[in-house]
Amino acid sequence: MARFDLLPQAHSSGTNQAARLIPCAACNVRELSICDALRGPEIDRIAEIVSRISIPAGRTVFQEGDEADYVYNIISGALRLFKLMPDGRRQITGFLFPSDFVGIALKARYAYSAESVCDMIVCRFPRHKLEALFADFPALETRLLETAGNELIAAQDQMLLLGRKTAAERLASFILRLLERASARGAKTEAIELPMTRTDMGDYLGLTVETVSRTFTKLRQNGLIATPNPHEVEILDPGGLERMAGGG
Amino acid sequence: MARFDLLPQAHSSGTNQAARLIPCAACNVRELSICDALRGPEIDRIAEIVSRISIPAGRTVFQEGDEADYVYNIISGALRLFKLMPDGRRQITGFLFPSDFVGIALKARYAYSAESVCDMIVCRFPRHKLEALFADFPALETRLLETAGNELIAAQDQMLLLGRKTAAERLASFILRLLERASARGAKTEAIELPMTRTDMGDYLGLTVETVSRTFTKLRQNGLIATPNPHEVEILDPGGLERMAGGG
DNA sequence: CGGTTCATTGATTCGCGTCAATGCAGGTGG
DNA sequence: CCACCTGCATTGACGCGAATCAATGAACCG
Repeated sequence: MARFDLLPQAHSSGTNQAARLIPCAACNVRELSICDALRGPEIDRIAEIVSRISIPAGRTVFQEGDEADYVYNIISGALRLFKLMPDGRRQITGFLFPSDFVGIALKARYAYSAESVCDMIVCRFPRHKLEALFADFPALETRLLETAGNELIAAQDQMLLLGRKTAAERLASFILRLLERASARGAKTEAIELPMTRTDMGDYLGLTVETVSRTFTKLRQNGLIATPNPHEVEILDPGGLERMAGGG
Repeated sequence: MARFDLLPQAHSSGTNQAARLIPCAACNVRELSICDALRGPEIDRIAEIVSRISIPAGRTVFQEGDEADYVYNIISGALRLFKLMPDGRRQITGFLFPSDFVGIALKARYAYSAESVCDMIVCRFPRHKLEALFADFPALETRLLETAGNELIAAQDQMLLLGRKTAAERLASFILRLLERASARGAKTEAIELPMTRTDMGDYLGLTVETVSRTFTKLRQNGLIATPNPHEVEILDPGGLERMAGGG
């Protein structure tokens, strides 16, 4: 299992230059991210400790049990967080998209692994340096607590999904949730992008690839969605999809 | 669905007197709870805003969607948090025991309902007054963030359980988790108490009552546990139980 | 162009859910 | 004290939804 490495030096210094050229002040996800807790010149204190890093698709960013030296903010692309059982069963605990923050659980070690779903750009913060900013900027900690609360609520929704929903309800809920998040980020919402594979979706929804695939077919046959290609869904009938998602 | 009401006035004022007679300084779960973030005289600031309340078994403490005016600390007894689907399917998202804090997700409305599993005593804080203490005692907010992180990690473990584990693995994991928590609270660990019903366990583990009952029988037959009565488990073979829980 | 990964579909299996019956403990009222 | 009820736990018989096993085809790629 290849660990995540910085890009080759030439490329890496390229992205570091990019970071200087496009500082936090011009960040396209700032007002959605935790950095929004900082105002005006305060943002420079964040800028001092951050590295903007490109990560190609399919890379391990960190693994469960690693020293949690860094936390991340997603700028573009998507990340999957997951836990593995010794026999290889995998549960994806979340997909992260631009403006999402990785590492709320500020423990000594990561409680899950993280891999890039596609090419992506992240902001990386040394954890202890970010924590050191809490003293000067309590709003940052408040913001993090707020984010943690949102994550907990999402986690509870996911427990309901995994514990009590049928395959069709799970997939419908998943699509609607992605739709919400896409619209919160200001992305287009007629069609939404699914950067992850069917296997990823299955491991997120507690299903197998085959069941995910069959359920896509079912939703398509019911006229709720269209899938022009495997990584794109069009929402044809939002109301019907809501009904299919089962409420709760 | 009867809402939680304070106890009848006579009784209620009795418990308020009790709160004054047994102030926070003598609280038996303080060093385990969020209140541990406050030292010496600071604890009085908490004591000013807290009410200690008795709640009989089976009461609704709050419901999903209610205004989240209060947060709680469990002193004794047990609480179940859950979400309902319109057709009545229920997912219990957590059981809370002494020293646990309810309401980390400090949103305007509760994201889940809460009912007492058995008779219990809680400390109740007006949410906005607790938040007001953050400014004077940033350690309190840090402590809450830490607690939220722990909850998030627990939530991810539960997702793995619900998404990928078999019935036997779920029940074994559940028993071991209760054992850990009991020992963290300093409770006895040869036998652990199960204040909730089989139905509650099923709704927590994503199973039916019948499957929970059959799985208890199976663990008993394998010599891993004994159940002198339905609300008590003895751990006969912790190693075997760990193996049965499937790692991860 | 063979090799790999991914998505889809079909046939079959199986773990858990559903339905049903029994027994026990606790509470209530006659 | 006993008859009755209710809630909970357990067990058995059966069915179903999703997993497993297997095959095919498309896209991509060194």
